[in-house]
Amino acid sequence: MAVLAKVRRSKASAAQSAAARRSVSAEFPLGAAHNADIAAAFEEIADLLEIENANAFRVRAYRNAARVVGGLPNEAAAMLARGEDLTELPGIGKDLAGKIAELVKTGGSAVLADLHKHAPQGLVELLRLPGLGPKKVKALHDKLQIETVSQLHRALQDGRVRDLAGFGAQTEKRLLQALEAKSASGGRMKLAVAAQYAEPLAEYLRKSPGVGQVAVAGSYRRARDTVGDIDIVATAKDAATVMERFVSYPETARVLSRGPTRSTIVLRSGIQVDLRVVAPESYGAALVYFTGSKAHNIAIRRIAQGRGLKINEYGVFSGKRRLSGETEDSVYQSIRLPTIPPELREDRGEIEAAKAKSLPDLIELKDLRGDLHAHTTATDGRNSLQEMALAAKARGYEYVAITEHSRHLTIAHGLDPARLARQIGQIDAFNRQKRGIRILKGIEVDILDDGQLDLPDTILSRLDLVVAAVHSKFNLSRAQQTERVLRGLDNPYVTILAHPSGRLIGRREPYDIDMPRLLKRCQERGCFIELNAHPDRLDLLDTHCRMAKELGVLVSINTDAHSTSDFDNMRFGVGQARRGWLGRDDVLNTRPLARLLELLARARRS
DNA sequence: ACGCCTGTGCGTGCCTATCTTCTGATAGG
Repeated sequence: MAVLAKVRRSKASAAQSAAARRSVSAEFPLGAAHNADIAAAFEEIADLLEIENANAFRVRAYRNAARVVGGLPNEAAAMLARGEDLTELPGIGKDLAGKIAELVKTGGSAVLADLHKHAPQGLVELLRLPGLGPKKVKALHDKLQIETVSQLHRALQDGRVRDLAGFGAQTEKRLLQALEAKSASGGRMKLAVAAQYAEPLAEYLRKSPGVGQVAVAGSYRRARDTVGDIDIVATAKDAATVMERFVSYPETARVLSRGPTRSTIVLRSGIQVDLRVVAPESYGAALVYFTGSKAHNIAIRRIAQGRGLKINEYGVFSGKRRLSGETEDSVYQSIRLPTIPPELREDRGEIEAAKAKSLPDLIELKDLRGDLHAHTTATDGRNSLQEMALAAKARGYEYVAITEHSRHLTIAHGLDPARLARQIGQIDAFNRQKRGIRILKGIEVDILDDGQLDLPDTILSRLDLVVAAVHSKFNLSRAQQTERVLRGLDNPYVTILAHPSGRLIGRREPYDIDMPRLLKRCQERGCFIELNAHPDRLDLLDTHCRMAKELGVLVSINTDAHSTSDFDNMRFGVGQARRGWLGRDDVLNTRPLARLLELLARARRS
């Protein structure tokens, strides 16, 4: 909790009087850099410094700062505007705070511009190639004047690279392969896509003779919204058999490396998979190690150091003596910490919370009692009202809200007041049959360009809940977009703000909007915010979940189901909610029906 | 570059496997 605690403290002291003097609006200066922009700039500076062989600690300071700023629950720009002191953040001193201010003010950085004079931007892209680190990139640049990926490609084909000191025929071959693979795949995949590849592969390995445990670890296990590569941990008395089976997986395109305990393959789809095989007594330690995150691993290893112990992927050691390692619990126990759930292992305060015995009791799939966002064949869904309701019941739910699109979304055949009135009648009729599930009457109403809702209050007033959403004009300026949605929230019938950033992972960037301000308005207004569980969206971000929790704004985890099978996406939403530190009480749709109806009614009244 | 402690300096995130090439670079969490 270190980061948040510090932010809160500074808010309470210095910033409070500043905020009182300032008008509440314009929290985020127009054109300012977002946290992600700042983090990217710091990463680039670190990369270039590393190529220039700068002081390693300086490089680390930039990387650290990138991680801290990237994980902030508030925009650094807004914090500055409120007069907060950024040097209170861990790892941010006078210098880096100045550079953040510079990035916020000018959108650029003098240090970065200066570095580009000697080391052009293309070098950073070279660094991303597997097999190329700072030393080799520098050699390519110094000796062959290579600055871009295409120049490297040409040099490789001309055979100029293999003669450099430190390079050889093997390196040449691997780099050429890496360049091909780069155009083929590249980037991170959505969590749900990773699941499609990881689970069958894990199942395949479980059939290996003599294999014990098999688990998918890495960012997949931490439930990140996207996954870079797939990491698998297995136990076996005889690792060689499992390794052999792994590299001969039918979907294997290439074997990148193969050792007695670790191998890496690339699948035909371009996805990289690492397998680590250890003895059964090391399973827990290997799982901790391979689950990460790296920052979390370093943090717990430091704690061990402080106690004169050593943690590696084989166990926790005192000298040569192994104290633990068979289970994850035993590893954490050895350093006197409760087991930290994988979704929290990002070194974003979970270690401090564990020490203070204040880890959150995270929400689980079974805690959910309903889904508050679903569609039927009346608009763009694929199943009928009754099919959707019964499918929800089959998931053990007490209630499901049917929330069709409104008329403005013509492509989805959105409802006008007359058609919505007809559906209200159908739902009432269904509910009278007492089928063991309650359908809530709702709508996913468009927030129009000017902030008005797409349907009149006369019909909205007849519903149990109103989910409001943006489906058009994604490119408004930050100020306009924020204003538009705030105006939408002013309508007294709105109960939930749906997929609040509008992003589609890998396809559409989030629209530019002041999320902290939206959350604050939800708090004042007594309404709720959605965490859309669709694997293409996963929208609310984990950092914003955490902020909602701090503000006491309940989050509704909804699948936005367009078919009965879509209800299964709930697990992805729960994963993201857990990454956002949410417990059962922080989530709206864990409430039993009667309590939920009270909350919905209160949100409308206020 | 941070951060602590001091007094303008100094120490400073963990630990291991694999490959390629020759002692270390890169990658992995």
